[in-house]
Amino acid sequence: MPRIRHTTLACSPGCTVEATLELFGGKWKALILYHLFEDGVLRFGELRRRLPNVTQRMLTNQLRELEADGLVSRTVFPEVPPHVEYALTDLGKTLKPVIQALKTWGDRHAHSVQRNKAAD
Amino acid sequence: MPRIRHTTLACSPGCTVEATLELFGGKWKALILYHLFEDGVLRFGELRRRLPNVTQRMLTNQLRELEADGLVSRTVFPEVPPHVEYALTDLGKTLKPVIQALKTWGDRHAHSVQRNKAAD
DNA sequence: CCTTCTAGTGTCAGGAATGATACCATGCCC
DNA sequence: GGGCATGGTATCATTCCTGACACTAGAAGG
Repeated sequence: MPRIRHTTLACSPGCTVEATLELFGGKWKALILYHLFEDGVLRFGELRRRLPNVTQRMLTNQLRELEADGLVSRTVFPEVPPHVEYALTDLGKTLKPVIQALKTWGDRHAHSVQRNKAAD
Repeated sequence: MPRIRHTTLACSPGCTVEATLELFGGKWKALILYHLFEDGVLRFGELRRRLPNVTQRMLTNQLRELEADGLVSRTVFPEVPPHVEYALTDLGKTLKPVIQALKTWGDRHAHSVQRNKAAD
């Protein structure tokens, strides 16, 4: 997913669909957002534990992109060892119904897709 | 987006979110689905005209994947010149609220993201 | 002095995703 | 015979994504 593609919105009428998708179409972004919806505030290490298989570098990357898009806030506590907290911004919170729609659909229809794949 | 990643659903609780996203996270899939929701049935060439910048190869690829996932049906009319129609399957139609949620969010919040990007 | 903890960063490499281009069949029209 | 139309394929090149791995700071604990 994800991948950053168009930079302009001046294309076809459904373009905002793509634009929205680019915000959390990255490999782990939807999952990051999902966990932030669930838990509210999470430290870097906590996120990492919730996303098995994600590398440190990828998690950092994705979080930075989410931050750049204004969906997630990053709060650094000047302590040692480091302490950084991630949370949804107000804008990020507005994505809740979208993520929820994705999850609802997945919970209800994932099995249908599994079946289709198996038919190959 | 598009990229196929996990094959198993036996991961974190929010995994169905990712699974759903993989279905239409491909570069043009959401847009394809969007236009099929709008217009019902579309021929290959009509789709191509609605998606400026998409190459023939990409469009074919994405359509084949959507078909393999059971979201889109492909009907070939044995004529010359060729005539192929694409439409949503019943499963594909159930994605409507999801795509709608993406579009609604985009229409409402795209400008906020534009502003954030500009701040770079 | 050595290790541990957290939250990173830098570099490199492999592979997948995407794009450009050229090509195909075939029936119709001139 | 030549060109057009439609819905593709095949091949190649490139760009982008992602992962593996190593490395850092700085305080605390032994």
